Amino acid sequence: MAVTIKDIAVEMGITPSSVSKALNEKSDVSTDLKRKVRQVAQEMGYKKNMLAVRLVTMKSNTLGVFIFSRTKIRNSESTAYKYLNIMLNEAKKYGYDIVLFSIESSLSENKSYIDLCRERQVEGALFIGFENNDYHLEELVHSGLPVVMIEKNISSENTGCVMVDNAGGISLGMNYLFTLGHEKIAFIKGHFAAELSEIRFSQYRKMMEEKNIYSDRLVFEGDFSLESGYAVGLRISEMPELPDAVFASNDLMAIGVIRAFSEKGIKIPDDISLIGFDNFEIGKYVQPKLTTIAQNFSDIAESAVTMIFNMINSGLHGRSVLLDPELIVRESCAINKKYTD
Amino acid sequence: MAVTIKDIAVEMGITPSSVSKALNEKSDVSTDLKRKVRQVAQEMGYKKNMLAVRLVTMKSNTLGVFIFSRTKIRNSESTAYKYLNIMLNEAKKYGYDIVLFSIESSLSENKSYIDLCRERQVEGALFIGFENNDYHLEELVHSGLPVVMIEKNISSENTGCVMVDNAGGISLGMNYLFTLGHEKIAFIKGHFAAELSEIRFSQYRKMMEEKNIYSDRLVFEGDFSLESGYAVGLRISEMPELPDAVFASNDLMAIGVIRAFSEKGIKIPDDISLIGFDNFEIGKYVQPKLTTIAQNFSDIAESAVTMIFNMINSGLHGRSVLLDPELIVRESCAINKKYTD
DNA sequence: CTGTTAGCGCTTTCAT
DNA sequence: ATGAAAGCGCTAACAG
Repeated sequence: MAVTIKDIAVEMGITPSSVSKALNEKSDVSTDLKRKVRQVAQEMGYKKNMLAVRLVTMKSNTLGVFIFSRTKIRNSESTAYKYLNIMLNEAKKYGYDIVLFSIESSLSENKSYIDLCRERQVEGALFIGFENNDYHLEELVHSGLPVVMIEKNISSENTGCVMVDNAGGISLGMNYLFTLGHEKIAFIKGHFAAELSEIRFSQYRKMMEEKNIYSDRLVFEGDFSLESGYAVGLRISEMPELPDAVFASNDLMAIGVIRAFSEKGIKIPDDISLIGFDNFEIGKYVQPKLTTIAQNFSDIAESAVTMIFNMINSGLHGRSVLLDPELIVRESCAINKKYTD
Repeated sequence: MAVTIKDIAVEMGITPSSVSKALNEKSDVSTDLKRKVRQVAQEMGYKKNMLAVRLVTMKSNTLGVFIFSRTKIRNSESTAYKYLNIMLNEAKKYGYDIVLFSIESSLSENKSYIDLCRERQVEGALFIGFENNDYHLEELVHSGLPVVMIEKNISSENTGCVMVDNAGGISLGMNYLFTLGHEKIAFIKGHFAAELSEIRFSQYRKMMEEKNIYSDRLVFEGDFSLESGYAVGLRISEMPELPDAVFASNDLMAIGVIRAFSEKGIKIPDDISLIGFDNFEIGKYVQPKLTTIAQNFSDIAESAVTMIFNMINSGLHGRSVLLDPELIVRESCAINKKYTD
């Protein structure tokens, strides 16, 4: 049996409440008693039982974070950890614990996310990789529980969202490609279940349509994985006429394309330009170095945690914050040769 | 205020204890009452308060997982998530929650890991990326708390460990290299604070010494990062005479080497062979495809969770389990040309 | 300053 | 089959 404040109270011949007060540095207890209690507690190996504390104070000091590990959305596997790590450190600053929930499939879950939160008394929930068409969304929005999502735009009274300005990121890349003289720009979509796939694609489509150069035959389905990028790269390499450039929805797929083109003897950026999205570190090590759109994962996670604590403490309603992306020019894009002719 | 069993008891004109029993499907309560209670609970939006349950039952149903996010050990950032994800899903099968602790630096932490565990009443702790010289180790070993570590060989009454057979993995790679006729084999060490760095290096050294071909000038310091691999690659490229092969302690560093060699016009595997360790998916997409030693991250994490539940439930003492690595032959190694001459 | 009392929400003997 | 009572470990008024 673990030692309790009661144990140390009998040991010292005082009462549990005095021990509690002393240990909690309350002002209405003598410095001397505090010192003694601390010492005895130390000697007896006392450790506070947070379960009891949290029950009595009605405050769990806990955040729930949900990560969606469906293998389908491959990308999340790589990015979720970047977010998680920062969240953890931020939460620690506030003295909060993080309990992790992994969701394999929204359909197979009997427990709703809200139920999980309520049972654990979490004060707020962070979501990484929420899928389109997850029928639990409605429930979250009306739950009253502070919720902030990453990579899923949703704002209501109690829900907020933070992500990179995906449309802005695509604009950055597209304008750069246009400046280089590219017009036949292929696009590789991300996984259909991720909202940002649609956002990125829509912006691409809009910008192509504005120039009257949009064509369905330039868009390819991907799922954020290296493998899907590779598969698309192979298909592109077999097109009767190569596009001027390809915009991959993320770096991983772009790297798959590099592999495919390399096997087919297509030179990047001489024969075709390539741009990714995410700015994964690996992009600096592939050949050629990948030009990409950077999103700051740390900033996103940090903002998310800040937002949720604002909601918890100040009751602010959820907002939707978009962080600025940045164009990282490396070596995978070049001026369109047809243009210079 | 959330609805409690007391609320539903008054609502139904029965007592809290009956509600509790009904909700918990105890045998000494009528099927009819169970049905009714369930329905009322449902209607009133009752959610069990796990804090209270856990306090009264003296069972937290919680596992703690510690991840060490010191930026120094870059590799852990990439591998930790692979482990974490599996742990999460495994723990869920047992009905356990996972609370996450991130450790930035063992020195700056005032709270010991054990204190964190005791306070949260966790039933067992999983460690990912434990560093050498972490002075909390001793305390863990004598804590009596079930602990299992990944990537850190430690076994005592209450501590266990699971990792890939790192020495065996190095043997696999070295023998392969020897078979190919390589003798001047350079080695890039991993981060010094990771135990497996030492294990991998020792085995390399041992095998080189057995052939009397060990030389300090063939070993380079790395830290598991792409960047450090790149830096070492550059240094190797400037050696008066190129080694026959280089064995990088992990894939990330190997990829850094590929980049460096590519810049210096050194052809892999024609001019020099290269082998990594980990079998990251990216290895299939770099040029040339990376030959490597595979470790199964899922199996490791799964074994770790299984082990900790065995310790929790059956009081088994900690064991040290080593999983088999596998040689994955791709394209980065070739027969030594000097050998064929 | 220290002690007394009550109770957080739940489970669990033990009665009835 | 249901109820009464006690208590998990702790904090928080309120007294003294």
